[in-house]
Amino acid sequence: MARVNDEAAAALQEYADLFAMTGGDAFRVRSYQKAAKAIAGHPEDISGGDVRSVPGVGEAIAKKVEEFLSRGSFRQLDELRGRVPEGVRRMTRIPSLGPKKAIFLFSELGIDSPAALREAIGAGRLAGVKGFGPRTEANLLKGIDQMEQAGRRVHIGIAMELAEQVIASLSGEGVRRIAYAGSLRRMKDTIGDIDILAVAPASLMEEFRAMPYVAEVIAAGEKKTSVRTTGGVQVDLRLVPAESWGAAMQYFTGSKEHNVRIREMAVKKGWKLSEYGLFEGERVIASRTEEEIYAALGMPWIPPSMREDGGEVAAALKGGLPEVVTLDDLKGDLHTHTDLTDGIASLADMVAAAARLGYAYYAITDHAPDLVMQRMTLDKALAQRDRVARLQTSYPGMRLLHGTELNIGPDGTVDWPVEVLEGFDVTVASVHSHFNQSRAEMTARFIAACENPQVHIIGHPTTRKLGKREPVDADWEEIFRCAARTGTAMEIDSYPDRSDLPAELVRLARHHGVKFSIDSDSHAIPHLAHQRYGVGIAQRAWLTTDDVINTWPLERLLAFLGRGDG
DNA sequence: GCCGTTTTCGGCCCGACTGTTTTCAGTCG
Repeated sequence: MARVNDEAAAALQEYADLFAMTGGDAFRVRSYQKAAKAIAGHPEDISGGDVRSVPGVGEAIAKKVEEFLSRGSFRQLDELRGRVPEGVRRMTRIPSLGPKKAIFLFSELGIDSPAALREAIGAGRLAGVKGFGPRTEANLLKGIDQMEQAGRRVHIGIAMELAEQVIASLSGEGVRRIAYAGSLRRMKDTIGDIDILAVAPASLMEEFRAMPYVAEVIAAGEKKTSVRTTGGVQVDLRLVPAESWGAAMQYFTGSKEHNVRIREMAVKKGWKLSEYGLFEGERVIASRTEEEIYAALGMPWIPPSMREDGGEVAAALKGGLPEVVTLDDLKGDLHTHTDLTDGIASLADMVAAAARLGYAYYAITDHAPDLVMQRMTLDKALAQRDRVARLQTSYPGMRLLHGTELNIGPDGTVDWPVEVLEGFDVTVASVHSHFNQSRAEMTARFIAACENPQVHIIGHPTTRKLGKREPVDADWEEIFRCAARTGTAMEIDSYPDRSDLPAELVRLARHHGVKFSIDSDSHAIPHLAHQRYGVGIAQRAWLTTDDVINTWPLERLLAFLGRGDG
């Protein structure tokens, strides 16, 4: 993955934030943000080529990026970091608190962190301050709580890329096995810390501690080393004996509840299960592979994503473990964007990248006009449809679907009249505004959208953004019953900071007979690869290919969409 | 700071909501 790109983009984004806070010109702020987004979404590694070739990067930003690549920062960034404390920047992550208010609180009242802000509110120091009434105070307190509750957990996209980076950095001579375990292997949507197991010489620990991504060594023992990375995430590296690899992977993958269930079974047979193996007294029954351990206990191997003590052990014992959907099962992606709206890659480039994934079909679903900032018009959509049709001739093996991502208005209606909507091959309808409606209003809104025969898929249904925005409040049971009745699919949005629907709601929806679409919601070429996270959610909810419309052959999909002419 | 079928300057995705205000600034998508 494009780690260097992400790091450079993060530095530019931070610079944009600092520049905005220190009163910098708003258009220049946008230039930095735009460049950051473009670099993060650029398919090629910027350290290999000329960063000026990235759209939105000109002379000045290229210089900054080049300096960043050579020494991990750039002069202007250092300077602004010196002027704005880190805690003040963190304050802007509090919902409803932007750069203006944060810098005001800092410069006028000396408030320099979310904790200091909470204290100031508690002490009544904001009373009577212009622009900060009682409601604002209450919202800020709520926002701080929300932020602290998210704690140091990160979403799976960050954790996975970090784990892969760590593993790549340690996979040298003498390392016989190395893999991540824990909640990351179980594909949870948020991760507290990363567990990595290795069969390797003891010297690996030393190498690990010396890695550039290590900010602090928390513990350094013979078998386990814990560090905090520069990104703030804790990573534990454990050395395990080669003959215990399977047992260690099983033990450290968890979940705790799943392992308790498994160990109980071992105890009932008079055995003992630990991270070193399954034992009868001193005799090893199984330890080298997870498969052997599960087999000894009378079960097939259980996919890590199902190990939550949610009935998987009983199902496995009965031989009734469902065959959950895998990444290879996906035949297409039904929610993606291009630079016609807020994507950064062209239609041709996105389609070419999709074709490389071997998809049988691929939908382009740019935003619709009610999201005004996207500047979509009917003319633009129809012109895009022509371009899609022309492009189709170059991809005989992959059916291009011209779709759109509609906006579900406060009353449940969507953009464009029926005759326009009928012209799309597929529609995804999503909530992008009015997140604070009452539960009853929100429920009615979704139900109206599901009952609209022109709506095929409800996009990122809860609209949550992990660590940033709470899910909307709605009666999901009611909505799922409706969606099952109307044949409206619920999306599993694979974009890792959304991970939406979450697995618990997918389970509930499945119980009511709802179908799903696992979509990347890509805004750039690298995002297409996020589908693995959506598949993880689907597995955690025990979905099979029958539940997921974009694992189906084209004909069956088109019939589901009511576009069944082939 | 970037960009150019308005081309080297003058534009730059726009509108709604919130909480405060008494006419609007800040934040968000």
